[in-house]
Amino acid sequence: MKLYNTLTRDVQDFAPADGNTVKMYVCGVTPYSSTHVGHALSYVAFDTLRRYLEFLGFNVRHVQNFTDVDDKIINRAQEQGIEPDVLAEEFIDDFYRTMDALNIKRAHVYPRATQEIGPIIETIQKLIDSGSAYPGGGDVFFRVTQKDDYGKLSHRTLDGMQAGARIEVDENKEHPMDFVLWKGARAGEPSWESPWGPGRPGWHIECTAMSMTYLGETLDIHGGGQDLIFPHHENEIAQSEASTGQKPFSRYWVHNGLLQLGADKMSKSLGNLVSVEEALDNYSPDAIRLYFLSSHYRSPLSYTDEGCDAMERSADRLRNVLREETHSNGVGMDPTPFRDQFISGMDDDLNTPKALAAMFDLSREMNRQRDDGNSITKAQECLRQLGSLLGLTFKERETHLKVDAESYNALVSKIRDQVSGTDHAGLVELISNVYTESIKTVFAENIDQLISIRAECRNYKQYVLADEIRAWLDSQGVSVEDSASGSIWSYRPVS
RNA sequence: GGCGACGUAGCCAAGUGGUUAAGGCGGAGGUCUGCAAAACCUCUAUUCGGCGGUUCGAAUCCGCCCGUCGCCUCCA
Repeated sequence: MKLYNTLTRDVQDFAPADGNTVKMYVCGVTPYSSTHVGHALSYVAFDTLRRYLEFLGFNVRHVQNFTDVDDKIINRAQEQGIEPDVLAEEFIDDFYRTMDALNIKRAHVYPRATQEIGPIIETIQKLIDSGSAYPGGGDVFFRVTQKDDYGKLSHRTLDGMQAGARIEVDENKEHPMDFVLWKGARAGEPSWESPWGPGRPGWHIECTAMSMTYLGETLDIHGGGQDLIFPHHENEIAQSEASTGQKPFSRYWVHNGLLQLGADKMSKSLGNLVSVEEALDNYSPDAIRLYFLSSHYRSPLSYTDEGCDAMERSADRLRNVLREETHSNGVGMDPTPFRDQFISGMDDDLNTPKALAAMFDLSREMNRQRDDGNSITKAQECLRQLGSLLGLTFKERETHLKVDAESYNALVSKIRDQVSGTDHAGLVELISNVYTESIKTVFAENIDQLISIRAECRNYKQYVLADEIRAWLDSQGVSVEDSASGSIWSYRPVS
């Protein structure tokens, strides 16, 4: 497949260094707040990349870190009066729950900065020994001038960056762009012993130490959001290649475009975040994934409720074509041309909009073939497989019925009044089976019962009553679809 | 100020030199249905922000202009 490489700024044929195993390191989160939809976009993108590489036959080794010690965590923990590690643990749990809910495959290893202090210190020592880093005032800094290609990922030069730089002046730094590898301990902060005194790792260094520990000195793919290109990934390259002697730290750099909320970027400092939990309250995981995959992973995308609504409906379109079995023994439809289209899209730098178009084309053809009496069983299998490459489950939406019991009771009495005294024996019998007292909660069984009553109404051509039942169900968020084989209902939350 | 991305139908979004400009949502009409829904069919951009240029040929390449956004500071 072809993949865009931020380092070279072009699309290249992808192949792992050793022929089969793909070493993929994806930058994880700093766990100090709820997982938001921007995170979800990024990890859906890399999950999709991983699934596709596995489909191509590669053995993907996926490592993703937690930077579980950092100013933000420490500050937030202090505000809440709890220990930083307790806070981090809480949001790491939140992260796992969220990823699972979105059907994002778990990485093989999730190293945490605080559990890798040894390798971090070793890496820093190596950098000091080779002249790439120097201690100063309890901290240790990376010497950017030592790396003549510093800036190659973000395509900047030291001079260009200093022009508009908003960097704090630090007396201990030799060069304003030098960055901290080890932060000397301050009172009340977590710290570890080191050759330079007690302290904690700086940002960047944990990724170098952890990726090398779990994947070796050269990665095939290093991924993250575009906001990490500078300074995070630039600095990772600098320190990693300085420590290994210029071996390429990562052969491909893959970055996803950022999710925006309305007109603005969604970011922690702006505070305009939508948590994944909120999104999942209103939309199915499939709809959220489809929304992210409907635009190319490198393009920015605006998160809107309207967009999610539209994607929920398109998810329904896919679910519908998988819902019914084929009842015919006509010729089986061959899904191969659509599958080929899908794959050619995915091969082209993960062009998921193109792949999705192939899925929708396939669905339309399946519906046509089924209408013509042909079997679509094989095509349904194909659609499920293509969907699974995108992490789609095609599961029906969760049905947390929130039906008003009072209104239900009123409807039942009304039906009873209208039916009693008629000679529609079947109907009279059905309604007599309905619990006569008022109920407090409406369950799926109650809905099933109403559906049966409505079916009987239709048998007796009592369409007014049948339509009244359907209208009431609709008002409660329950959609009814009649077909030759009976009626099915589904719940869609009413807003 | 430096670096970069983008501007395609009512909305979202592929396409980046050459047959009728994908797909989704929405809308209009039709088929099916007791009526709906779902599904299917037809229609919904003679044109790709604007103006020039290169070319036999441009949404696609070049220049300028207008507009939107990102990074340069914590961020997926």
